[in-house]
Amino acid sequence: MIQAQKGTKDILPQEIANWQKMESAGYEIFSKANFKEIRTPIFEATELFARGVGDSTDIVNKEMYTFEKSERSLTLRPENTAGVVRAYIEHGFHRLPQPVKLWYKGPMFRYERPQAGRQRQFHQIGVEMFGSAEPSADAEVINLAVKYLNKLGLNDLEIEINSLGCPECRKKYREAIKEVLKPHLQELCEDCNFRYEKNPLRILDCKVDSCKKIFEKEEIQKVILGDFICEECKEHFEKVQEYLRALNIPYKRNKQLVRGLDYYNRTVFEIKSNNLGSQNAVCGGGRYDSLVETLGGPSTPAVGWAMGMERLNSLISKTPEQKLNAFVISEDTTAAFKLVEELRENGFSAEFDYANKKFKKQLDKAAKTAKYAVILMDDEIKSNTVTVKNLDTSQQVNISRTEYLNYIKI
RNA sequence: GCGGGUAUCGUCAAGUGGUCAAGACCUCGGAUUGUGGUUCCGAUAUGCAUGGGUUCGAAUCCCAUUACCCGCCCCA
Repeated sequence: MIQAQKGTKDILPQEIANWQKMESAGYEIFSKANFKEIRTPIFEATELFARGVGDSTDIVNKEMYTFEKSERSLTLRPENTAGVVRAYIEHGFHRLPQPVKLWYKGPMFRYERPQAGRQRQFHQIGVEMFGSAEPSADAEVINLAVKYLNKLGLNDLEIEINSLGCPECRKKYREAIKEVLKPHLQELCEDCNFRYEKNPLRILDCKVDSCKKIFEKEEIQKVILGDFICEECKEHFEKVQEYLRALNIPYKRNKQLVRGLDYYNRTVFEIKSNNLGSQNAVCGGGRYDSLVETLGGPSTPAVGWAMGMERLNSLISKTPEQKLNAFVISEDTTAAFKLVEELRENGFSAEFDYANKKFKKQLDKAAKTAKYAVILMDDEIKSNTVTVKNLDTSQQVNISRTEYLNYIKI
């Protein structure tokens, strides 16, 4: 038997309602804020992700689905910010009135060991806002994330934010960290030594106990907790927080939050839930003011986030399956077919028994699947009527073919 | 890449070396030729992830493989 591949899943009819809910809630919330949906291809040039996501990241280094076709190196998208930025540049969106506000949803691919809340093909929904460097833009996208989650009935979430500063002040921070960690290099794990050269900030994210212990040292804590960011960045960050407070969005400052993608600067944030197991982040994002330029476009500030829809799905309550409005019971297949069509054309969902089974079987099926049974047997056909039976109350009425539709209520 | 766990019908499962592999749900058929969802009867794994081995005898013991789940790493 051929099975679905490791880390992939079928989304079955009985669980599709939640997915439709996640999609329509996104459409509703983002449209109100004038964010437009964009759909970009599922594969892109490998180089887009190498340059966009960053070659110090695990995503690019070991998790990409890359293949060759006609001497081109292509990669299944591991995330969608790079793709959206590519589209923004390619279609000259920088000449549109700014800011340009976009949202997307769709499958992403990362070659990792699957576990709870993590698959190889998974889905993200996200927003990207281009062309505004204002702190109100940061607050707007965080606000949208919160409103979106609220719309799905999620209210008790932990929002963590931090500022990584701009390239200039981050440089200073990076140097300070390298300086203070230098004496401990030997004690740090292999990954940390790799990060030390490539991306020192990520060292603080290390989960290895022996590394964590080193970070607790006083002189290192002083660097971590010290205000390394410049006045401008600090002011930006203050403003973001001011707006969040004004919107009554509760948040926590987490100075060790750095995020795993290279393109972030200034504001970064994550939204977590305790009900997710060890993969507890449902949303992650931040500002990426240099990415558009890195990928060959004009210098354009931007900010955005992405949510993992599988994780989201495990947090929202199951939506019960909808019953059909009507089930037509008849021994005359042609007559049943025509009546079903009449019902459907008048806005009802309707079905009949294709196999023309016995009356009893048909009623049985009707009771299981529909709210009303519409009976059209010989007697009804002769008198040009139908019998409409409410399957919840068992009440039924024989009524003319011109009026029966009024008796069926959705 | 590293570590732990699990594999018996569509689903949930019982079974721990000795005739036919429990049971429940679902599905299908019948009791009931025009009145259901609660009743009763019946059907449904020559098969226990796959391949070897031990044994008179294996779903049960051993070995290998595969798949899935969980954790680390990383991320949404």
